[in-house]
Amino acid sequence: MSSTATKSNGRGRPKVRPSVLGNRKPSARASAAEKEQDIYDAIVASVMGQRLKPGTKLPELALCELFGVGRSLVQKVLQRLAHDHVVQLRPNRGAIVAMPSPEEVGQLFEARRALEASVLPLVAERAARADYASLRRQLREEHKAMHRYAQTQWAGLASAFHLRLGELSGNPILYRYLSEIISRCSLVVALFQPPGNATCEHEEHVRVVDYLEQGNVRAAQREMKRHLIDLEHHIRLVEESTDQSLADILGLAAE
Amino acid sequence: MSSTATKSNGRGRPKVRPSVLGNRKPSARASAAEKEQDIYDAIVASVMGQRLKPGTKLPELALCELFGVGRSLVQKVLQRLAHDHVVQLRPNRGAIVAMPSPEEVGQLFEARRALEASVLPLVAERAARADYASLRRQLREEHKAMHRYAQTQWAGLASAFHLRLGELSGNPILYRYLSEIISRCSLVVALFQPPGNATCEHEEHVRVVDYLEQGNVRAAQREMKRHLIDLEHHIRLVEESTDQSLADILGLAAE
DNA sequence: TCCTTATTTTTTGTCGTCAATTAATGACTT
DNA sequence: AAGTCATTAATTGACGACAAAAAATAAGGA
Repeated sequence: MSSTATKSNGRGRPKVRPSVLGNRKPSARASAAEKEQDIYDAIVASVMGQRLKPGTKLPELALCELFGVGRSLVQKVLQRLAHDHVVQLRPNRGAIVAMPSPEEVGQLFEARRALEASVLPLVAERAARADYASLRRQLREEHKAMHRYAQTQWAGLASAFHLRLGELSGNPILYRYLSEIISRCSLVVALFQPPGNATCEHEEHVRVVDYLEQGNVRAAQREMKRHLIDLEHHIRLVEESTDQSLADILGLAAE
Repeated sequence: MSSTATKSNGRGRPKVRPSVLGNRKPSARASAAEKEQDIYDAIVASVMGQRLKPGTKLPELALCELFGVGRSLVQKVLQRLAHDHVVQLRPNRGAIVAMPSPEEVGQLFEARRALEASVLPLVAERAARADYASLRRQLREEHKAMHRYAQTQWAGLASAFHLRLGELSGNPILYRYLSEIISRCSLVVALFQPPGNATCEHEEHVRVVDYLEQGNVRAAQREMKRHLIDLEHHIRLVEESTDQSLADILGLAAE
């Protein structure tokens, strides 16, 4: 018999109360809506920062204690996360961090190519000189930042250009769809991204703006499409090169 | 003093317990998930059938009694309806049936044109002979049904063609976005549709399929775009011709 | 030794209850 | 008489509680 276990009959599921997830103080008191957003942001940030790996379970009670809120708020957040494909929600089995299959990744990038191409004509139709100037300014900032920051924080900056294009389309609906897709792509990139490699997308971005400003929409679409295909290929390479981590992932999922 | 009101001091908000909404028996016992879907479908059907007019309030308690479920289920349904833009959810003020502004309608149709155009190349790339045959069969059915049924039930059939195209694209993500947009468009059509007018879209649909099967994607896109612009114009005309109903709508919203 | 089974804990799904905000009227004031 | 204020109902927001399903292990059998 072990020394510490006092007569534990040992039948049934073992109690795992230690709650390995670090205990975070409930921070400053905030309104419920803000708390909800905080929880959402915290989970998204953890997934993006690879501290929550795909397949990890997210029990409601743990999140409740961790953030000091009731289950209704946690459920609402999980619902939203599921809608944004950050987590997967299985009936009666709870939420786990999403792990998109290679097939889904393909569909994701295909949809992204289609959407971004559809957005460009609207941009060309509506953007003014000042908008192009602001785009180019943003591209310069992005280029400078790329060398300065770690790519973890830089991940968001890379998408900013694409998001800005969606914004310039002047159509909020297409913009929201594009935001959703870009977020999911960023998540995929984050999942397969070994630290310290990031493609420089600067030149391709500049070319897209050039074509747009010249009024050559067709060329801009071609350039954008090629750029996105490049990005996908890059992900695929990384994905293949790290298939031993796939075992890790499965191991962790089984945990 | 009135005869029935026994000493009602009459101060404060009057009690309006009669619950004017007809009481529906809780029907057959179903699993919770099915009940949720039932509630969702019932509300969508009521909105589509113009029995729930824009601006109508949807109190949670009323829905609870009406369907015999707790508030959590109703809240989940309202959340979903809000996400699908069937209802509008205002903080602390409950849900009302959505009433899209003319501007939103414009953005909606613009987004739809963009999406449907993006889908066509994928369809042309992937559809096989059998798919085109099935499309044409569906078009014939649609044409026959158009003369037989009332347009209320026919509203769903009209969208079926477009949905099928989205399905044939082979991309579930684009298909879901297209479904969302088409649903919202159908809702707009339902809102502004006086009984007994429906455009015959048959010929235009056939032309799109013709072009697609010939491999002339560009022409198919042009045809589709024109078809959708026609549809939007038709809505606009109806909308203008019924602006006295706008007063009705506002009156009802103030109720 | 491996597979099946029984039991216990965990975890989710749903409901009812309480506090807080909003809406709607009558009463009061100018 | 019209506008403002106070009082009351209605309604949402959030929490905790109970029941049901799933998960995880030890015990028992082939």
